[in-house]
Order: sequence, then C-alpha cells, then structure tokens
Amino acid sequence: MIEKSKILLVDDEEDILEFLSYNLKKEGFGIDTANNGISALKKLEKSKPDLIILDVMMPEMDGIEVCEKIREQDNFDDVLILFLTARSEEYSELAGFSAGADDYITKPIKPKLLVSRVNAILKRKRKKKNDGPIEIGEIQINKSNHKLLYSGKEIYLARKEFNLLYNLMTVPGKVFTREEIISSIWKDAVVGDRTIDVHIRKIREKIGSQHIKTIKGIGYKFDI
Amino acid sequence: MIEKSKILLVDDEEDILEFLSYNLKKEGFGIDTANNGISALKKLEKSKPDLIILDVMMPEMDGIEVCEKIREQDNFDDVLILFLTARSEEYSELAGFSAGADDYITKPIKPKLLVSRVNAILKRKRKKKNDGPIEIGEIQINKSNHKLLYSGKEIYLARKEFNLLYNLMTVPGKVFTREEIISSIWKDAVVGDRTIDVHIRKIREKIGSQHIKTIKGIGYKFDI
DNA sequence: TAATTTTTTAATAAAATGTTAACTAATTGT
DNA sequence: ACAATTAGTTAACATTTTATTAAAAAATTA
Repeated sequence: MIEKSKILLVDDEEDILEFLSYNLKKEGFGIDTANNGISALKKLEKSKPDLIILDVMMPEMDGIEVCEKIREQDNFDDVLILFLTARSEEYSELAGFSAGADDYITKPIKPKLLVSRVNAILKRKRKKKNDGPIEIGEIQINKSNHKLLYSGKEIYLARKEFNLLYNLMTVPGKVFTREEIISSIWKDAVVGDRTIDVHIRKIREKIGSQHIKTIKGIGYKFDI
Repeated sequence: MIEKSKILLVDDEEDILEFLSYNLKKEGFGIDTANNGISALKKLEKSKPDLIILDVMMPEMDGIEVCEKIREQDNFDDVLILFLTARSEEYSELAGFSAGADDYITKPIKPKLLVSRVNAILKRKRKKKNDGPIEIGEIQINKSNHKLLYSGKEIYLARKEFNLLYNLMTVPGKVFTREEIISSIWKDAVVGDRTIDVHIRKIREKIGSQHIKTIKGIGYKFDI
C-alpha cells in the first residue's frame, strides 16, 4: 500500500486554509497547516511533508521568501513546493521558479483542479525519487538510505562527501567540472574551489584513490 | 546531406493537425500524426520521431501526462517535446517543463514562429548530440569523459593537447591554420607559433605521427 | 550549553601543464 | 645550391592547478 502523502498548507487566511484542508483531506492526504511563514518553517522538521502549498501573498514573510528559506536547508531539497497566487499578482512565475517552486495554482482555486494538480505533482515525485542504489565494481552507493558499501563493508561518509561521490557515480566516466559539482551540491551557498578538493581528499581517504580521478584543468570523474 | 527530421504531431483537433502538418511539410520535415495520447504512445516505436509536438489540452490523457509517460520510457529520453498551449490555459509553463518538456508554443500558432521554433530546437539537439565521441580509425576521442582511446588503450592527454587534438578531429582531413587553432584554443591569451608546435609534438609522441600531418606554410590536419 | 562532528577556508607544498627561447632541421623559391 | 622561410626539438622556467595541512567556523548532537 502506498502511504498517504503529507501536505503542509501555509496561508494567512483562515478560510483558505480550511477550504484547502477540506478538499485535500477528502482525498486522503495528511494535512498540516501553518498561518505564516515562520510557523511553517518551524513545523517542517516534525511534519516532514511531501508537499508544501504556499500562498505567495502573506504578511511578514511572503511565500517566495519562505520557499527560499526552505531550499536553503539541505535536508529539504526534495520537498515539493506549490505556490498559490492570485492571477493579478505581480509576482512572476519566474520569481517563483527561481526561488525553487515546482508548480503553482492561481486563485480562485477550483477544487477539482487543485486535487488533480496535487496528484500529478506527487506522482511525478514518486517517479523521480526512485533513486535506486548505484553499483560500480565493489562500490555500492544508495541515496535512499544514505549508505555506502565498499566490498560489502559499510563506510560512513558525511553528507557533503556522500553527495559529491553520489554525483560523480551517477555518470561513471564523465568528467564533472568544478562548476557542475558546485551547482549540484551547493544550491545556494558560495564555496571556493579548494573546498571540493578537501572533500575529494576525504572521500579518497575512505575508498582509496583508484576510482576518483583528477583531470587537471577540468575536474574529477569516477572511473571504474 | 542532412537527413530530414521526423516530427510527431499530437492533437485531438483535426484542423490543427492539418495546419501544423501543412506548414511543417512545406519545410521538408517528415510528419506523422496522432489524435490522442494513447495513439501517440503507440506510434512512438515505429515512428521514432526527433520531435513531438503535443497539445496540452486533450480529452482522456492530457499532454503533460503523455509527456511524463514518454519520459518514463528510457529509450525515448532524448526525443524532444514541444508543448502547444492556449495562453489562457490553467496549465503553467512550469508544469510542462517539470514534466520534461523542452519548449512550448502558445496558441494561436503563427506559422513562421512555429517553423523557426522547431528549427531552433532541432538545431539545439543536433549540437548537443555532437558532443559524443569521435571515432576515426583506431582512435576514439571523447570530450565528455576527456578520454582518448588508441586501439582500445587509454592515453592521457593534458588539457591543451586534448583540446588541440579534439579540434583537429572534429573535421578530419581539413587543414587548420595556426590562426584557427589559436583562436579556438587560446580564447584570450597570446601565444607564439612555437607553442603549437610543442603541443603537436607532444601529441605525436603519444599517438604517433601518422595521423597528424603538417601542411607547411598553412597549418596541421588530422588524417585518416 | 558543551561536546562533537562536519564543513569551509587559508596557507603552503607539490605536481603538472604551458610557454618560451635558442637552436636545429627541413623545405621552398630563385 | 643557397638564402630565406617555416617547422621541429629540447630544456629551462613560469604559470596554473591540485593536494595537503591545520585551524577556524558552522552545524549537529548529547
């Protein structure tokens, strides 16, 4: 059985929260609500939603800002975010998109459209999430449980190390430039090039250097 | 001669299909049509199109869904998908893009715009595809993993050497003048002519001199 | 809050790559 | 054949890039 998805609704207007809540609960979703951005950010940890529906227009902290704050956190980069906007609002799709939104719905909200949209977006996620383990030679890396096996033995990698190695292993043999690496691991922070070297070094310390090759002037690759 | 690209048109309205078909055939594209998503999915295998133009709004299975279904199959992950949307439709660009679309056109469709858009998107694809390995005789050079195989054995080339050889190999037989070589490899630095010689020498050291020929007074070429 | 771990940076060392200069060899035109 | 021109070779050295530390900063955990 597929577990029901959890949705966090964030809006400052009580009646919209109720309206959304009513329609989505009816469909079997687990619903949590927050009536401002700050409270939403607080609830994230405990609630661990699959999808966040965010009103763009809110007092204090608007939806775009909340979205950015969420994306900044490392452990919520795969939560889906759907914006609620009034058609007339000046916020462009672009602003939402660049803040890290996955989709948006314009008000007035039609219940049927809302539900179909939510279903579609969640279905898409389920497909994407299917990051099965990657196995190359004696090395197996598994994103879903964050585990690395090296000839059967489990090796612990810190998060950044793990992400970096995982990235390289997604396309074995391909040379990843530092830019590519940075843009896929440091979504918003700015780090120096030496930082990557240090992480590479730590990974090599743990799995040896036979697989991770340096292509001077270009970047790194994972080789078989 | 460049083979003409094949396009699969998917729309439930017969007159739109005809309109698209007429305008694209005139440009020399190979056209195939389907009037619903299911039929489109069926035709994929046989038709093997380079581009699919999909109406978003269709009964039964909408364009987004068709697009997702196509992207799920892993033998069609490089087919291009272009959406047709009415400007007023509730579907956002965002939904389309995250479903895996490459571009979209809004109705009403202007023939000239359609054609230029289609040409642009196909050109983009061709260029991308050309980043694949180049294989000439026993030599294979691959930019994406920065590898040079010489009768199966991997040979390491430093960056400038690699770029230089890659350049020559993009058009085997063509004589590249020193100027051409410099302008494509040394984007801003100024180097003397002897520098190229030295790099050429190092390449010859590694793959022999039977392929890289000097055309005195002009430049170098890669010969089969 | 303290302790611990992780991440980043900065400084410096090491390695690899790139360029030049000086010289030699080859080719071309007269 | 012999200048004149162009290319090839070599080794020195300059430059760029990466590796390695240790230590500071940030984040996480107890």
